[in-house]
Amino acid sequence: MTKKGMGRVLSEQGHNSDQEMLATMSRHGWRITDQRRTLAQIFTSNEGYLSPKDVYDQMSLKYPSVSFDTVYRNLRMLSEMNVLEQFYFMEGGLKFKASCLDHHHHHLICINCEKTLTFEYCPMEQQMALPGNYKILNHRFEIYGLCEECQESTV
Amino acid sequence: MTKKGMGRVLSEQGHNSDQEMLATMSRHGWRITDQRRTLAQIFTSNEGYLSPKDVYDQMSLKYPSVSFDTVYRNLRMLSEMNVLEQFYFMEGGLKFKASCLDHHHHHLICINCEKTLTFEYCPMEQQMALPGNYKILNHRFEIYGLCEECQESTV
DNA sequence: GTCTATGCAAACAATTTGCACAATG
DNA sequence: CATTGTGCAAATTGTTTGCATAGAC
Repeated sequence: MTKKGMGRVLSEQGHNSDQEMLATMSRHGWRITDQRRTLAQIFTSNEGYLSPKDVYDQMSLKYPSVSFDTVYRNLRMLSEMNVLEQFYFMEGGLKFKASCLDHHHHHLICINCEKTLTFEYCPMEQQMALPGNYKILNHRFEIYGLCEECQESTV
Repeated sequence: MTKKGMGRVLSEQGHNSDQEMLATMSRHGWRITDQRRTLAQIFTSNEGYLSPKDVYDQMSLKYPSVSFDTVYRNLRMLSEMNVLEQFYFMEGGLKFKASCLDHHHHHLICINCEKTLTFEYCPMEQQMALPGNYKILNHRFEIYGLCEECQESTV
């Protein structure tokens, strides 16, 4: 029933596989088109964040006549059903990556190639004195750095 | 000379006062115009984030013929010299607030009115096991919630 | 066959740029 | 008075919408 099926194994970091993505689309009543199949592959085979333009470029390789609005439409749709997560880079604008649905965690992001690793530590588990009487709803914790490859190549 | 005279005191949370903002502009070689004076006041008298439109609206009150591009130019300029800090809200787009230059801290942000409180706890002080061999450069930790007033008014 | 997805063109929003005039230092 | 700031209009970029046709179920 659920996407977990019987003996299903999550890909290494708990990302959706492209099959899972397609299943999710289907479950939400969206049709599985060739473009969407390709879109799913693009995101499952990519560890980092992709801009709409990046996605468009990759799509164009297989579908030379693909249009920007289709890319935008699908990116928005996939974000709405939590298959993708959005992130706004101050320098690079809005980007997308496959979201990790199975557990709470935070990200270590390479500011050069944008490859993203997850880690389990969450600061909200600490007892910390917060000012004011806010009703806490959400939080965001990200660490930025240079991954091993980018450290070497940036010398 | 400065508005606080000799025994100058930083405003409660270490924000720049508008005088300090103007001094910074001056120090960077920018001229002090009436609009910029007003702009400084707008940001020092506001705890939350302001969109370019918000700023434009407030500026229009005093300078009915102010133009959007001047607002943008000045916002960009002030961000570049670290007088303002930018923040991209997923829902509301790019916004600005007076930056706190004197010490490291993080923010508790009301998602309704965007009033922002600072707190001292920093998760990077913890020993945490991070994956990969990233060279850590930066981090971001924000907590979102509803401030007391907004909890009441949102019932 | 019905209904959704796509591509095209056009609309729209946010931000930036070029230029002549106004204002600051 | 020399130079920077401003307002106006237009350009640019990123994203969304309307509509006819192609494609999925």
